[in-house]
Amino acid sequence: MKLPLDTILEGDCIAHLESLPAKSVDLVFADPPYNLQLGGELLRPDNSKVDGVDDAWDHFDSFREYDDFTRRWLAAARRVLKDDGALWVIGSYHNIFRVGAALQDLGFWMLNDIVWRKSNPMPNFRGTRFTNAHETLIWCAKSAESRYTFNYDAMKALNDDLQMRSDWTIPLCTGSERLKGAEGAKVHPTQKPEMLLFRVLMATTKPGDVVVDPFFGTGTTGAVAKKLGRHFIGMERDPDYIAAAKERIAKVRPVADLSLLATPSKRTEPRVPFGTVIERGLLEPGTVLYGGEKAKWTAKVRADGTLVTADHRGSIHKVGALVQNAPACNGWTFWRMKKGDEMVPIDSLRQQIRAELH
Amino acid sequence: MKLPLDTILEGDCIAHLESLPAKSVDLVFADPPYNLQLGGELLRPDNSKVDGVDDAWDHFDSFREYDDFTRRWLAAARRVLKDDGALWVIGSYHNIFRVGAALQDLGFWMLNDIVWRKSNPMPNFRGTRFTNAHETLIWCAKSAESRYTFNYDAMKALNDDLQMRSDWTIPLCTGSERLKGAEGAKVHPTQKPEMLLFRVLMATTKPGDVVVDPFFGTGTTGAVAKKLGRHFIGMERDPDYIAAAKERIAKVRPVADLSLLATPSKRTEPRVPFGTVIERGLLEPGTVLYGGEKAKWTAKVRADGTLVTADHRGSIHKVGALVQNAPACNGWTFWRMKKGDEMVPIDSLRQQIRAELH
DNA sequence: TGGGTGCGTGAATCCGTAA
DNA sequence: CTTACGGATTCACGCACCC
Repeated sequence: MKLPLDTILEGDCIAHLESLPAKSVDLVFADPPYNLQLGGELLRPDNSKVDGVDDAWDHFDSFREYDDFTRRWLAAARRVLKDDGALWVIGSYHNIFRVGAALQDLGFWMLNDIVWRKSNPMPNFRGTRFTNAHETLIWCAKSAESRYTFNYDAMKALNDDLQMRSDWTIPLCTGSERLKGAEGAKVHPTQKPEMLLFRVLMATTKPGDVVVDPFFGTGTTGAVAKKLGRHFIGMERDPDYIAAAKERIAKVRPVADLSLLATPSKRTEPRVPFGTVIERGLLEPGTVLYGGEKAKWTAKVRADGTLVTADHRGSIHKVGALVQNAPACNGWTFWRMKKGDEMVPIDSLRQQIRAELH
Repeated sequence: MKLPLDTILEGDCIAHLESLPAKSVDLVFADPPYNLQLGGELLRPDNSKVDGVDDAWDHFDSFREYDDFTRRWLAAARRVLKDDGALWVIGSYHNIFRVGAALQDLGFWMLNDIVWRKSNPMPNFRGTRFTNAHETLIWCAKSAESRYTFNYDAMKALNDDLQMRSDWTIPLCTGSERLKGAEGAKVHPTQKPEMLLFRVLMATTKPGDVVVDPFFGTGTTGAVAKKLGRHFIGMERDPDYIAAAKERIAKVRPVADLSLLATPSKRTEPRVPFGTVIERGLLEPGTVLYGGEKAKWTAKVRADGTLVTADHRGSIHKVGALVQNAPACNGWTFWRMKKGDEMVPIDSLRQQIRAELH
């Protein structure tokens, strides 16, 4: 049987996977429903409404139901993979642990878990948790014996000649890349950035390989596959998504020169919050800092990285400005600490941390 | 029964957990073993860890054994947690997916998965995978109904007044912090950096809280707990680790001034009803308040602490929301009063009353 | 054309307490 | 148990618009 290359199969992915010949494809990339279990509506501080994912396809009645669904599509995906093939799944804390456990139970062999570190995530509007600023991908081979594809040198080249790490900083899919329908509404609630698929396909497929995406959505996998000279087979239930994906992929021109896809890092100096100095134990809470000529002002360091004086509390910059009655202040150079008989600016601690971050 | 505070219990953690009273502790921090080995023994990973696979390996049986172990200690930990308590687990892709699924099955409620992004990870020497540059922590409440502790303001302060994200860049435990034995050998193969525990305990416990660490190792949790004015209960099977931990913790000096440990938050400040402002005579009934840009709306203060406009009557919050046609409104910041030529938010009156309450 | 400002928005398990 | 209500809560970008 010939594979339906570079096409989108409409309908349930499990049936379609079962219709493909066994051991016939090189890679599976899957972005399954996350089972978010959202509550009511959520408002921003400005009272605007957050457009959450409330689509029916993301709703499951129980973990058991989600597990059943997961194991069924994973088993079907494993069957169509070549023995040396591999699979990627993306998810969030709502579902990724269940997916990961299922992978292991089915005999997949984990190679890496990858953190997609979002440079511009949505904040936590109620101040109830840490900002949920990442998603997790799992990369696994069909089995522990698979001789999987990993383009080590391409990854190193993409990363300024340093080994590519397991955490990838990539922006959300926004702006002109984001598919919009009538009245500017997003076509798909969870469209992934092409940069993410670039990296996945560049790292773990060869030109001409066949990539199956069982939850094709609006076709990011297909668009990037075409661009990179890989074949795709998409599976998707929603005809509207399929239509948008077809139109999108038709516009894609394969790139001749793959080196154009390198994304050199910005090489910006890492921001070091003053709190890190405390957390690292370079200053103890309670330490006294001195500011101004002849140590005119003093302040005490708190465990949360703020300073206190008799009258003020806040960041090193804010308190520095307040005691001087100045509009602004660079706390790193204003405040000094005792070091033996000397007074040393606390900026030396930031230098030390930056050195460790390299 | 009195809790064995600030001590280390030698032996298996499951037995010790079962010996503690139910619903008695505030937090569990766990760094469980994750290396699966034939023969049923669960060992910590060390530097000689082999990547290869034993062909006789039976995935399902081994995973099941690990799952059994995991569910037993998690269930025991859940029993000793207060209903509003929480639990942290740290792991890598070898085990964290199984742990995460078990957590959800046992009724824990996930709050965040946190990525410990290592600034100085060990490179992948063979160039076969992405550099494994992170570990994953899961923070979860005992149940979805738990009113868990999250010191939002302290986290924001630690991060230069930006919300703390779910990815934390922290160096490995090296240098003088790393416990060394005879001939400079590492005492423990996977000693965690104190900075990691600092953030965990600062974020999710209050001073005086009781923290249980069932896999205490060389006592990073205990050392940071003591420093931050929290109580710990450690559990550990290896007497050598216990000895090293005791020596280490004995040297730790707690932060003396408790006021340096807690970050004041608006949520914990005493509630001041607007009526108190009237009762105290800080505003006369009949005073006109102004809301919105350029004082778009006006309202009159009534003697009972409500406001009236032409169309509405109610609390400062309710009327503020009604005139704006908004779902909610903070009347303290929305409404302003005339003070000379200036317009001052009525929140200044609340500040005044709160100051007098001290 | 160019810089500055303002607005919209993204896979979100997003309140706590008293009556 | 539910209901009511006080009042606390946002970061990084892309784009439109304006002078």
